[in-house]
Amino acid sequence: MNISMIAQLAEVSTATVSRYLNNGYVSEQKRKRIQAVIEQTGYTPSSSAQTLRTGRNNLIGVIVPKISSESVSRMVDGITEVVNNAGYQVLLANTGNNTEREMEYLKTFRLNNVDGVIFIGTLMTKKHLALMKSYKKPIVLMGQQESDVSCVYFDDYGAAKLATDCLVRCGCQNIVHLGVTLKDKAAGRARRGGYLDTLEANHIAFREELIAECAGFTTQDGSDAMAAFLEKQIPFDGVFCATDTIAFGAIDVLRRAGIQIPEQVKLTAVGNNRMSAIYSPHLTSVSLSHRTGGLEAGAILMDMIQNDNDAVRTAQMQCRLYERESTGAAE
Amino acid sequence: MNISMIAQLAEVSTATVSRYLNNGYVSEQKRKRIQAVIEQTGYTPSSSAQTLRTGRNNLIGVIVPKISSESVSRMVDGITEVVNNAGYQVLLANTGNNTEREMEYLKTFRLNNVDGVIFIGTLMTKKHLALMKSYKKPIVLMGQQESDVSCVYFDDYGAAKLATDCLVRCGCQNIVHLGVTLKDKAAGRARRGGYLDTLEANHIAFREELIAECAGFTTQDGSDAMAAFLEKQIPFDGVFCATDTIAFGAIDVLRRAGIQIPEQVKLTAVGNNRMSAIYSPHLTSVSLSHRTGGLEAGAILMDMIQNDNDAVRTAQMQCRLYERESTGAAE
DNA sequence: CTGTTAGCGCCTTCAA
DNA sequence: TTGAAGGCGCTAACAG
Repeated sequence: MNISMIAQLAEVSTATVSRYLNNGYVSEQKRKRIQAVIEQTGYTPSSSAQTLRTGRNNLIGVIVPKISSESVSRMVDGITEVVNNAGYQVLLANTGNNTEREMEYLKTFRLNNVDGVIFIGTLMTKKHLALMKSYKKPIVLMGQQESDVSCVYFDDYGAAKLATDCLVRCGCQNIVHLGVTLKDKAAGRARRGGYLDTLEANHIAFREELIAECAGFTTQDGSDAMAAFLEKQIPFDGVFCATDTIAFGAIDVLRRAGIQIPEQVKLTAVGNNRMSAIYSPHLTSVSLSHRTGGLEAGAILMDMIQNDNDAVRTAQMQCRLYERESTGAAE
Repeated sequence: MNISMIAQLAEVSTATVSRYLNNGYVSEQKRKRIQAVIEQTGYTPSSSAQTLRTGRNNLIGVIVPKISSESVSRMVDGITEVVNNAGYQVLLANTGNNTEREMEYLKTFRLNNVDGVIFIGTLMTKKHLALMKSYKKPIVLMGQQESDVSCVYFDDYGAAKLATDCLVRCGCQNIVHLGVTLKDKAAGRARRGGYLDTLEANHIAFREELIAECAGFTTQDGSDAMAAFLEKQIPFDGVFCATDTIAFGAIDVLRRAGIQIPEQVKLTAVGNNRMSAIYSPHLTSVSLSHRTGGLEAGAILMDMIQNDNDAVRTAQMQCRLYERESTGAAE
């Protein structure tokens, strides 16, 4: 079932059918005939032929480190919404946090199919940047901030400030930071920066020994880091965790150690996962607006594609503090 | 940069280049020449042209109700792993729990692009089934069990039995069931069936008033249902929740009502989310093996596609009970 | 407003 | 083992 069959049945030329399908520069009479035939036959134009002919695929590639992460899946949720509404489909590449695979997909997508790419980044290497900058198709980076590339990023620094400041306001003076690798500029470096600057702004001396680096982003990593810190027997009255997930692990360890939250130790984090509002204790956390970021990234990419707009654009999402039980807030 | 440029540069015909790219029925000498040219130019064949010509896309469609759900994103994680390893890409359709959109994507995918489809189902209507059975491309249904369609489903009934039985073993006699709509045959009907049959097997009389139906699958729905039940002032000593997410909502309400878990009320659920093992109390839950299900569905689909195997195949995933604090287990 | 026509890039017989 | 040639289904000039 192809366009010439339709043309034959409707007794018009293929060009007219094509016009019907696209511009719509067709007389009312023939329009009706074509419409009837298409409905009867259930014809759909072959997208591969369309692509071959026009060079457009109505396809965008989305590269993610791990689709089963809550923040990532929320971003993808936002992306799909915008992009589908614009008539585009999403090609999903799940790299499993493997940097080489990221590069691979970036290349696979490049000359190949897609009209544009959204890349949800974690650790950005020089190779990544070089590849992105030399990209021929529109590309939007999410979650990391880099120059010369359109990006939608989250206010990691501001979020960390809010979370740390909340602890300070609650009277904490010895605030532990459970962070992640500084190679991750967003979740690692920027959040640590917010922590440090807030201490300084409040005239609290920074103490190296209060910083613990988690091996990764899982609850287990949070538990391990918290447990290791407890062994050092350093007194503390507050914990600022780089992510909610890490916080859940840390809380579990504190609970088992018989340390009361928020009575003895107060705790904040960044992410505002679904669980935060119902975890016990309800977790004070800063929302980064992941889904909104996905909407924004999708919108920027659509603009780049549909309007041939190759200007570099950036958008920073707003963050918001939700104070809950873990800092003694009445909800 | 296309195949004829390569052919020209390598001083062979396009047919030879094509053979090089596919079968490989090429003399050593020319093979080397072609290889050199391709490496220099960084040429990649146009997948749309290939598709147009061969009818193959190396693309599979995955239709999901909500990508940001933990169980769904885990299944997708499994699917992408298998399918990518087989050289296929995943086209993701996120329907936002909208049945009409599901049908729409099913149709969009049908004649169009993809070589096969994996459909993660919730509420299956007759229309869905009719469409799936008349599908021309290989299709695998996940999460629901239907005849005449290949499906990978979870042992919802067995999981509910394990979870309910665990409560009975712990001495519960008045077990509340926080369930979901029976229209969902898996999470609704099958889990309720497991609950009922376990009561019967243990000679515990079924009481209608102990069943509460949640409006949906969110923690809020769990909270609401639990709160509504508490208002009825019916004594109870156990709660079996259809999902972990619902359980988290329920626990939150119980906690606020000053009801101790597991001392006064014991609680189990199905799903074994990441959070279950660290929620407070650690939640006794049954794992359904979502990610493994994704691997399995991907493998079945690949077999159907690559070997033209159109036999209907089904696979049931195994479930496993994890006993934790919420039923008083020592971990 | 409509039809004719020439490819988009590739694969695959067919003949050599 | 190779090359010539036709066509997959569609769109976009171009001419009417």
